[in-house]
Amino acid sequence: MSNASQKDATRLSTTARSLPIALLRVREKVMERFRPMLQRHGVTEQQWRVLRVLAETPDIDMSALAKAANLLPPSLSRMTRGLEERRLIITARAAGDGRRTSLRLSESGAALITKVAPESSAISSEIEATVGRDQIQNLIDQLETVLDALENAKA
Amino acid sequence: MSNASQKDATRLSTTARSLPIALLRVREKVMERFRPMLQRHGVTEQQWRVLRVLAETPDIDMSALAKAANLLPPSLSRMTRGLEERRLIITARAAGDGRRTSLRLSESGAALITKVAPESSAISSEIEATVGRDQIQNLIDQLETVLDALENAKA
DNA sequence: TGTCAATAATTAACACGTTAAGCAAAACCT
DNA sequence: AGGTTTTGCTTAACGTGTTAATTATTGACA
Repeated sequence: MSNASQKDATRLSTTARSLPIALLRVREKVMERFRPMLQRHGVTEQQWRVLRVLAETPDIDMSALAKAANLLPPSLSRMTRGLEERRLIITARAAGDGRRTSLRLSESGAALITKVAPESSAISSEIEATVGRDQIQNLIDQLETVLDALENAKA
Repeated sequence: MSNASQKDATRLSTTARSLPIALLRVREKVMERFRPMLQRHGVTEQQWRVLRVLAETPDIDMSALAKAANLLPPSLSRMTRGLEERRLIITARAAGDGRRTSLRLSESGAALITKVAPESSAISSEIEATVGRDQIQNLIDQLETVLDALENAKA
């Protein structure tokens, strides 16, 4: 009965709507725990995703970065302008292809990662402790299964 | 091996990050299927959520509506201005409390619901057929479990 | 009853989400 | 090589997400 108080606002006919809403709510509750920390460090959730990808994959181009960080190219274009002005990243035309932009972390960008990453991990651990490690692994597994099913559906 | 091609972009250290990202990706894949239909009818995903809540709960106020539709009050404030200009909803000061705004569907708002709801259901059914009804129910159950765990954590 | 605190909603400011359109470099082709 | 198509990225326009500040009304209570 832990969720009895939610039921009033939650009851909306079809399962159609339930899955998107359920995903939205859980995501929000999870991100709620990360946001204050990211804000203290002056980065948004999306900027943090981009920086993390760059930490693991230097000299990636815009398209691949957008895909890896789950952002649309226009959002990434706007964002990288700001990140470069703040000297957190460095951009350059790609070697063999004049259309591509190659991105990497600056030293201060890398320093930011070093500062924030442990705090991020700590929050994740808290969440695992709260929800249960198995619950979460299980949920992630199912999410991946559903994702695969949706991606391989066109056939 | 259905997701082998994703692995490159997906491998980013901790599970910390995995849950938010997994939720984001699934939600995006799901919404991808609804968006073109909603766009044909001239409403955004969020507007559709609001209209649906109003269809089920007339004379609800802003705060309760925001909660039920999972929007923040400022987003809802902006949105209702537009929806009222388009004559899809009607707003009025609440009876006993001059601070509250009471909202309800107009007749054309209700007509829109009648037109769109079946198409929405059809898409949901397609998704169920693609992914498997049990998979989806199972996933929703787990999402609710995790949500409860996160909500009852403060104690 | 008049002041003060709490609540409901809005506005403001900035960043991202989404679609469509535009531009420059590359690949394709014959 | 010259013309076309494709690709990578950007810009534009509009709507939403998020936090902080503001306004109006209500509630508390000395």
